[in-house]
Amino acid sequence: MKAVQRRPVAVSDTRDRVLDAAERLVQTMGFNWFSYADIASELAIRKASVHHHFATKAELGRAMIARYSESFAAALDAIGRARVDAATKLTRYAKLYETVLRDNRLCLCAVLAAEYGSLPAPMQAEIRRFFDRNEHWLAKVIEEGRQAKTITINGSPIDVARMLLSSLEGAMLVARPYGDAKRFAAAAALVVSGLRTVGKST
Amino acid sequence: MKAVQRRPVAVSDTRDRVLDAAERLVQTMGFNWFSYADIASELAIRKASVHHHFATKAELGRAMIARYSESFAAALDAIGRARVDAATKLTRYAKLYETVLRDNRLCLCAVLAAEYGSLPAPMQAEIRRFFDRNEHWLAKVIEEGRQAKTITINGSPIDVARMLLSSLEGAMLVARPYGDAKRFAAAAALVVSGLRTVGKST
DNA sequence: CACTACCTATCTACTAGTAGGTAGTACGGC
DNA sequence: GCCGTACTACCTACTAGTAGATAGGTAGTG
Repeated sequence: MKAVQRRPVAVSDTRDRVLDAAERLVQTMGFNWFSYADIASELAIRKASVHHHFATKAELGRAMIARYSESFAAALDAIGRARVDAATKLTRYAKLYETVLRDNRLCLCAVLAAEYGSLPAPMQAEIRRFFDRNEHWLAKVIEEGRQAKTITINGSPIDVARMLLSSLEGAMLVARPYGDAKRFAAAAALVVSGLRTVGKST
Repeated sequence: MKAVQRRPVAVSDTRDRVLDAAERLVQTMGFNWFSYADIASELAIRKASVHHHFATKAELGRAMIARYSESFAAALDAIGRARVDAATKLTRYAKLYETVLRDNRLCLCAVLAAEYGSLPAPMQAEIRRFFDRNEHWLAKVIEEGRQAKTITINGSPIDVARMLLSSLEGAMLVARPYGDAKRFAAAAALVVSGLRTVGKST
């Protein structure tokens, strides 16, 4: 897949730690709030070292979303392969969000969608890609549940997928100011339970 | 209501125009992106004149949310007094959001909830107040519909109100990167139609 | 005279980004 | 085994520009 040009002279985990710090800062404060100095001081390195790994803030932002999107896709893949019914998969999907919120963070792409107009085009494209992948995965699970008759929908799978994704993103957004993950859990349960075929509902 | 202390020596609409500009900038770019210079240049005045009306950015932010919250409450009051059934009131409520989105803006408090951790305490308090008022109004309308049997809910009115509010906020958030108000309308219709008593659904 | 509205000029702190340097390491040639 | 080359990682020191905020002034008005 990727040709090794020369060889890796040294392996540093600093690059990943920069992305970790940036991710946490965006999820809690927003992309336009933090600076290279914040990341540098958190990692006890110099600003120039952060620039060594990510020349510009735009490139740091793009790489951060790409990594987040990949790791999220891996989690979706794991849920997708589990031998449980579609409604349970959706509940586990919601649980993925709840875990993030419990750390007082929001979905990375929810924060970035709020600041969307201020972001460089490459970051905007990565954000749409994240939402597209989630909608596609959700639509597949919903269609699977519709065929197994464990899920009853009132519209096309893609429309229901979009409704579900945006409802969960919104539930995180509104729950955080109250520092109360139960708020999210209650809203998520209401939305997911609305899809369960009557007679099988919790 | 408000005691006139001395008298208004001169009446300027600059203060309101500053709030208009700030509101638009937050809704499209976020609170941490814009500066006093952006507002000054947009109004063709000087930065110091903006500081004359709002000494600090924190105070500007607080006043901006308070005004937004008041004008939103007035709109809710108008919908609440209309002689239409509860489900129609909820549809009109969703329409309120759709109008904002069509201008490529987000709900002011949705953007600020995304940047929540970076905001001064007085702004944080105003944001929670906005959500509280919306939830309270929605719960009242939902309870009204439940009693008239035009709405069927699967939980307490306040939980359904929270679900509805956060679903609509999320639907705006996710729709904007696609510049497509139809995405919002479809998600909103799905959520609202899920509350209509079966047999009366659209 | 007190007040509002707005101005010029300036401050300090911080922003993203750059120039150019040092230390350490993997590898090919000898 | 040792040495030069190329590379990564990180550093100090700096730039130009912008952030929010302040001091102190002018013009107009009741």
